[in-house]
Amino acid sequence: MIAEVIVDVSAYPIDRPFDYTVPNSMQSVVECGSRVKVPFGPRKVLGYITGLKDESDIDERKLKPIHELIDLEPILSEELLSLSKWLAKETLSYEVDALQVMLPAAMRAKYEKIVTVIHPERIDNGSFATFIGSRRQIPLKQVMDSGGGAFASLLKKYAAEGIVTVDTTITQKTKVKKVRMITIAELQTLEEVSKSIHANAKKQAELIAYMFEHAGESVEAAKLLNESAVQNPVLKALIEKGAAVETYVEAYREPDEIRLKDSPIPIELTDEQAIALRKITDASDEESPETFLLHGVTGSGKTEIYLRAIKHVLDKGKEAIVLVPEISLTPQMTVRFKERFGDLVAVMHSGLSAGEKYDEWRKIHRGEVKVVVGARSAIFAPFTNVGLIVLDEEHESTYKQEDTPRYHARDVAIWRAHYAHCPVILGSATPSLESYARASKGVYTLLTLTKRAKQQAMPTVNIVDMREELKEGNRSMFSVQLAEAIRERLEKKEQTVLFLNKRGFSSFVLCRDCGTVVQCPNCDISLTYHRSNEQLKCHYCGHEEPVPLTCPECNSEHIRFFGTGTQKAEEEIAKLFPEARVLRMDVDTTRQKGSHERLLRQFSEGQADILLGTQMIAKGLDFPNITLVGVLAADTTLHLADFRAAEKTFQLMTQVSGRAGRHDLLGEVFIQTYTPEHYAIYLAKTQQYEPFYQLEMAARKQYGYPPFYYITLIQFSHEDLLKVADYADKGTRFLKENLSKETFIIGPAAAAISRVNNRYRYQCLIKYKKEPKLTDTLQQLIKIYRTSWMKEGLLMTVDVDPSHIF
DNA sequence: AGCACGCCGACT
DNA sequence: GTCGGCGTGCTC
Repeated sequence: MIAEVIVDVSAYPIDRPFDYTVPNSMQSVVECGSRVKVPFGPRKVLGYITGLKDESDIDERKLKPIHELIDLEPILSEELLSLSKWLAKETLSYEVDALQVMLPAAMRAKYEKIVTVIHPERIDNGSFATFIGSRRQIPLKQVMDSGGGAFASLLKKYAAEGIVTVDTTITQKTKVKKVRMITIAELQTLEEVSKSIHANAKKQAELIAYMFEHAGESVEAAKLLNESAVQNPVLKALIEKGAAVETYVEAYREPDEIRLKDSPIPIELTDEQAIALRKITDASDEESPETFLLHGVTGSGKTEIYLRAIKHVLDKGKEAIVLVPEISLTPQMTVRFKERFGDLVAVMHSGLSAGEKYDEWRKIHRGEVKVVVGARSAIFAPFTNVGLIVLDEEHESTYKQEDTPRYHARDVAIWRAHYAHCPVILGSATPSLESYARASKGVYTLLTLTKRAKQQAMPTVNIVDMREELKEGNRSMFSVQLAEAIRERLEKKEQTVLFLNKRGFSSFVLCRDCGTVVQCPNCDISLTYHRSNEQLKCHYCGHEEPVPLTCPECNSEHIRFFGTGTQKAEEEIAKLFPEARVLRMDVDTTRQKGSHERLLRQFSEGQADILLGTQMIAKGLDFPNITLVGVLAADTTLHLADFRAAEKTFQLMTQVSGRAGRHDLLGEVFIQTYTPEHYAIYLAKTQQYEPFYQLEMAARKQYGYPPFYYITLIQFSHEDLLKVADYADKGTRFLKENLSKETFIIGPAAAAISRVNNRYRYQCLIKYKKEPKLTDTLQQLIKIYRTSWMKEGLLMTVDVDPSHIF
């Protein structure tokens, strides 16, 4: 028997299956989708079996046997194997990368070099012999790091003489957690052991006394040691004497339990909800792979529809996958799922450790859970009988992975739905233009919820023209109206959320004498001032430097900070409302694990009056006492050099506004802007999606962007400006020569931020309606890149359907 | 990618 | 003379 194996080597000529013979001992157990250890050239690597056959095209004598079978049960199903093939083709990535992205990081191979001492007696006395001592296996790294480098040459000599060997071991990154269990013997045995205990062994006597009380029971070792108050060696001694038996059993790491709180009992569905649910369950019953776009305003009860649709498929013995943008931000969401489905739910999010993720994955793989709620990668959940897939907040760009394989979870969801013959629900209050356009064309089925489920009124949205404020002489970042509204909430003990899409203190530092703006030495971008540690930071490469006292160009002392970030806003609030308690939430205050949850909990418990934050507070907040939302500068996202800028702004405004007055209290929203006439801003006032959609579609049509054209972005970067321009030009010319006349090829042009981390960046954009030669041409371009340009220090990336283009 | 093989300069 | 630099080529 011959196995086709994809090996764990990401390199151009290796990106295809290699044939191996299957040793007799493995014949009955090998299966597609299992991992194996195989010899590959002079070393051993991890591989994935993707096919089994009787004959190979390669000369049988050249074939090597599989060295070891790692999984007795396949870890990838037929479905996931064929999905990986499709994924690699669609995203133009290596097949191994497509396979590995489906598995928890813990299951990837860890290669470690180990020095094995074969003839310790032949090692000369000296520091090396002392270092080795009685050890026979030492990690190579340890040998190299010790002895001040002198061991390296010795090692080489001994290896040449065959006294030691250096081999690479392959282990999984994280192991299955094992818990040590102690099974205590029966009374009779204990009696006997008890007699043999020496009178001096007081601790052993104590332990045996404890054991008498628990004869025949199985206890966790940690618990036993704790309760009997003895040390491990004492236990060891008694085990030796036969008073107990120790075993290791597999266990799961339990992530911190989410505190369940009382939630309203599921209420009656509104008519709209009932109709939408009915259409979904019908599709499920007909096993139709229909994609639904569930368009519902904030608070219209989309989650309740998900829950009931999931219940429907669970009752039929099927499974459900629920994707949410970034789960740590929406503990309320997970709580609802746990309440409804209890232990049948696995949760996968970035807050879990590698081991915890691995455990959740195993629960799914073994069929112990039926629902998975998770971020993007949960779309690869190893279920075998998927009955429903939900993408909540469908428009979120986090569903697109930013590195290889650059897949979009929505596309994978639709692929799996076709494979499993089950429906997909894309839910959003502000659908992406692509999805809404597909729904309008009938590709997706549109389900609309126009009313809020609990009949709350929508918040009043006020647009504040900051140009007028400036004319009136108000140079602060708070308009008179917003300041007044904040003061009112402080008096009424209600909470305020302030949104500012810029972290740090000020966006740039400018010399008023010569006009110099302090730039990052590695990137083509101005540095941001962070007051907390008096540093200038680059938000692209992480460069930090102290704040200059004088202008670095002309030595003038007239340097000033311009623009406003969250840190400065925090200070201004303190000045304006000294009595207010403020919580700031941005990348800088939430870097620590769990700080997200902590800050949100503090706010929900009323420990602060104002929550000030960036992007990250736009989602998921749902606290009854928030009655005011202020957007300090709505324009920041609007002027990005990206065709989705208006869409992003509208979505953000709508989302942020939705934070106000979700419960009994009436909400009020203030959006401060310098461009109140822009449709993305003024339409956010009435929160009407349809008119926005129409205007934005007209703009997309005019400029030839999605959903009218598909786009693919090719980015080039190199340390040398001339070289990158040259390669970008070559690449673009290649595309022009090979793609059809109807396809537009824009560029090459310098990227919006033309240098990051000392690398110059160029890009080229392909726009097309129909381009049968696209995949082929891109494959060829990638081949040229990987076989020649890459060696010259060029980095090239191809992103089909990019989420942004700067 | 990683590793071996192979062919030329600076040291004991 | 050997040690070691990294160019070239292969991996079932």
